[in-house]
Amino acid sequence: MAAVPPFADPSADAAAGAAVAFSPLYQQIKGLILQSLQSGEWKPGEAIPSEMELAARYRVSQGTVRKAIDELAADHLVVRRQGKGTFVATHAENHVQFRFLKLVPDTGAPGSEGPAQRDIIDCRRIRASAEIARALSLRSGDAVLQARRVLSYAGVPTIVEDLWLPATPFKGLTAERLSDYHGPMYALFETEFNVRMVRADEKIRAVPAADGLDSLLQVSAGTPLLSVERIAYTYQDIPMELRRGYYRTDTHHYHNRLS
Amino acid sequence: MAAVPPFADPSADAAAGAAVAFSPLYQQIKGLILQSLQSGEWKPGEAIPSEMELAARYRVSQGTVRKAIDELAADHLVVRRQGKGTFVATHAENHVQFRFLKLVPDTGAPGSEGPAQRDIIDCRRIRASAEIARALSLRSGDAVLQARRVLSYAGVPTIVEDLWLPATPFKGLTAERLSDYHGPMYALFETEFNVRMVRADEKIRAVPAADGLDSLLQVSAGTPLLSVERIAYTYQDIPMELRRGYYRTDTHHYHNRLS
DNA sequence: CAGTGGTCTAGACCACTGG
DNA sequence: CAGTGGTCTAGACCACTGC
Repeated sequence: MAAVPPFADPSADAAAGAAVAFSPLYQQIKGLILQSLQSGEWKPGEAIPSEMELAARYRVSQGTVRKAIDELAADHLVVRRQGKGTFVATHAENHVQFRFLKLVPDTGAPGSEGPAQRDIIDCRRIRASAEIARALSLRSGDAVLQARRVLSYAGVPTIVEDLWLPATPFKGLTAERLSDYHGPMYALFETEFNVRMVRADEKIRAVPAADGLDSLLQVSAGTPLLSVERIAYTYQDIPMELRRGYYRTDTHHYHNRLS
Repeated sequence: MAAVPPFADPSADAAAGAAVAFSPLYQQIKGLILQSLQSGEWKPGEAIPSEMELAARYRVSQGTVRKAIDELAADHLVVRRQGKGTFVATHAENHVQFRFLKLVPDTGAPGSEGPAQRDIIDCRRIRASAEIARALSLRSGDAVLQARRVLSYAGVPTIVEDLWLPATPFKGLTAERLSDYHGPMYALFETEFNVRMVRADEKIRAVPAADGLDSLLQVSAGTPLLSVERIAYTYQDIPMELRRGYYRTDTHHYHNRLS
């Protein structure tokens, strides 16, 4: 790998007098490491090369690599462990799950009820509606996988989730695969389909229980439920999942920290 | 200010064989800067001394001060502006408000509807119930200020908020002061009472509109509303506000980013 | 132009992990 | 013990702001 000049290529400057985008070296190194992460050169859970090795590879100082990795760690794309190395982040870790599941019991710590019981109700291949296509950056009519599942805590059905995935990257996903896998769904996506969810946006509303939701969640029709619509993104802000969750909030609540 | 040794005082080690807590120099510097922020040596909106000045004051290198300030900036306690200096963060800035108000219109950018209309319904001094006392780390019966307000967007009442504040630090707060002030409430707290909110925890539930909420929000009784219970903290994780909000989510939603 | 924060480097040393 | 990440320093230079 050749050395990267600390300044962006001025030839990219189109209009006369336009400001040349200044890109620090460590940002460029971050981009290069990001590429290797996306390409799968290093897989989730594995160690990436040491700071010294990367510094040699990119012909920069260790401090510059360090700052690049600092940012990747802040983005949760990578995890540092002193004395051991730097590892590609994975959803197959207990504490990571609660970054994406914010419903916690009113009493007791998150996850204190033990693992949820997961029941896959349905999983089928359909054609994307205009709305779903828009959310997933597809075209109407493109094939998508649709699934529904129920999460129960201590035997009480608490969450119903419908989710839609683009069919191409998730080719081969079935209700059986989902049911047989014990662990976070996003961990399965990593190992089986090489899709790593990096961030997500959620829109939260209060809605009355309708349709079949009341019976699935064992509440009376019209009971207020938390509606949580999520779009999850993989690298480069590519949307890879649309999820609509309905949460009972009589014994649980959605916890959020503002800072 | 004397130089701080890079290691914690071993005499603090009580039990034989107990691990001595290791505290990096930059963390200690961060703590010292934090003290100055709390004490009001530098006020919200003002510049703190330059990195070089702080390095001289604490007898450490600029790089160490830099790392300390980096963390303070990441915590949003301080804002860096290249070429100008480092400034104490304040809630009297537009983009900061949306860190603490996550209800956004379904269409259009956050705040695109213009500023909300704020109506103070009530503000009185009461004695803390056991529940409120617990949330604010007070004792039952301690004096607290209770207020209720309605926020309307485009003339539509959308949020009802009840809030409780410890009476001592907020001595002198009245409905008039709240009504007359145009700007974020937390900005008023900063300038008038020297209380700066640093972070908050929110518990979100779906509840039916009850009591007087239905009429205040102009919805029919039983309509699902988002219940948002917030405890806001000032420096050192001291709780300074309990707030219960009820949000209409027919044209707005609570937005959250998971990363 | 001086002063600020931002980047990059090189080197020394410390803390932690595992063989 | 060697190898990893973590801290600290000193110095050079760059980018941005305002006078």
